[in-house]
Amino acid sequence: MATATSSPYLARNRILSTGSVHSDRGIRGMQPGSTAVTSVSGGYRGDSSVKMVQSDFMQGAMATSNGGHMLSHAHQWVTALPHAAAAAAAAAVAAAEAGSTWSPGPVGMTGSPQPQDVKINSVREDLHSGSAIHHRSPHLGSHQPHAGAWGGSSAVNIASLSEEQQQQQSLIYSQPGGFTVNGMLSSPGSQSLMHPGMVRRDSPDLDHGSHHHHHHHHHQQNPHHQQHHGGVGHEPQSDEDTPTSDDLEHFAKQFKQRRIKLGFTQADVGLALGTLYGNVFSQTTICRFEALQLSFKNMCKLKPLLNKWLEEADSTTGSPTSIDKIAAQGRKRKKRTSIEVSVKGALESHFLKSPKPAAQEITSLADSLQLEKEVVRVWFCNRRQKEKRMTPPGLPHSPDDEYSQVGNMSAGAPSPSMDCKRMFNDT
DNA sequence: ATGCATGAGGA
DNA sequence: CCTCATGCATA
Repeated sequence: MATATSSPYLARNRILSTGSVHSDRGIRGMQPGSTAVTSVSGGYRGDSSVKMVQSDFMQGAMATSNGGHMLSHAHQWVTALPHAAAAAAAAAVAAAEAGSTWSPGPVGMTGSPQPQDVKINSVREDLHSGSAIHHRSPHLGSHQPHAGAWGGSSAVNIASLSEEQQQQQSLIYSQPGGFTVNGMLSSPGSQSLMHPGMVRRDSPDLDHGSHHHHHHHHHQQNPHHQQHHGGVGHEPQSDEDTPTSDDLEHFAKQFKQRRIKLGFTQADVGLALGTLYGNVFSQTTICRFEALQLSFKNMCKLKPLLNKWLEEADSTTGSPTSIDKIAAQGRKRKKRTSIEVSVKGALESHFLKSPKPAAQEITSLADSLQLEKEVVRVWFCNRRQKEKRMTPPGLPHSPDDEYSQVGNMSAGAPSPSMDCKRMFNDT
């Protein structure tokens, strides 16, 4: 077989790239080697079933020296349901629209409710299920320098971090008007909600104030516009100006606690934000927000939204407002490639040497590691991104891990070993 | 909670 | 091609 590697990226991603697509290798579609496997997805939530699960059983043996690259024709794309979120999305959107909806800003939607890329009411059922939700408007702003990473407190930071920002999103979510329903609660299987009685907003105190959060090996970078008020030690800004990293950290903590107390999952919040303000977010994002694993700018953008939700949520002491669940993702997505640990190590090493390898460098690296070039490229992108997050790689999840490395790490190993401690569990 | 991925937007 | 915001799929 070895059918000419049906390179997935040719679809649209690579059409204008170097002409040397994957054809030069022929058998490059998926490497049977033990370097990486692309696990077959289990399918979707529960309503889809149109996935193309092929019998991927390679990588079992024939690690090397086999030559027999079998069934490499297996497309690594899971074709998901074409369209199904139509009604659901429409409902959610309709709600937002009815409530007040964010004003599209620049465009003068004088009757035609179809701003730039938002998909109000007229569901674009072709695809772009989730990505179409956010509406970013070009131009604008032009501040936010954000020089590099947030906390260079740890080791892995040897490169030149003098990037610049680009991209600016205008947070034009308008006020919720009179839409006071918090869309969430009582999801068929979600939390059985046990309203903790009432958590009045009169007691915003949770754990700070008495002892304040742990130390912080902090990272206070944001060199620009770190405008702080006249120095009077009173509570930080409401949500008008740019918060400091401390504010964000604090807020994130409180947010998480409140959320949990109220009995909501991260996913619930994400959905609620969509219903309330028109911006849906996934559990991932909420999680990352709470863990401060987003860029400073991104944190700032989300804070006001989450803050509003919080107010809404705890003021609604008992108002079962169920909503429809927006689900369904219809998108052909590449199956997640699992990179082997050893290979990850190799990638890490290279990253330390050159965080931004050139195209060719990537190519050769990919070749030696037996990975697709695209995979390697993306790996580096993600790696760089990770480097820029707020929470430094070795945040003290537990009070006893700062000196757990008794071995030798003179080799300069970054030891990104960070195990996650699940203090809470929501789902 | 995270790893790999998609895409918009900017050079 | 990169950065950045986000998220599906997973461990």
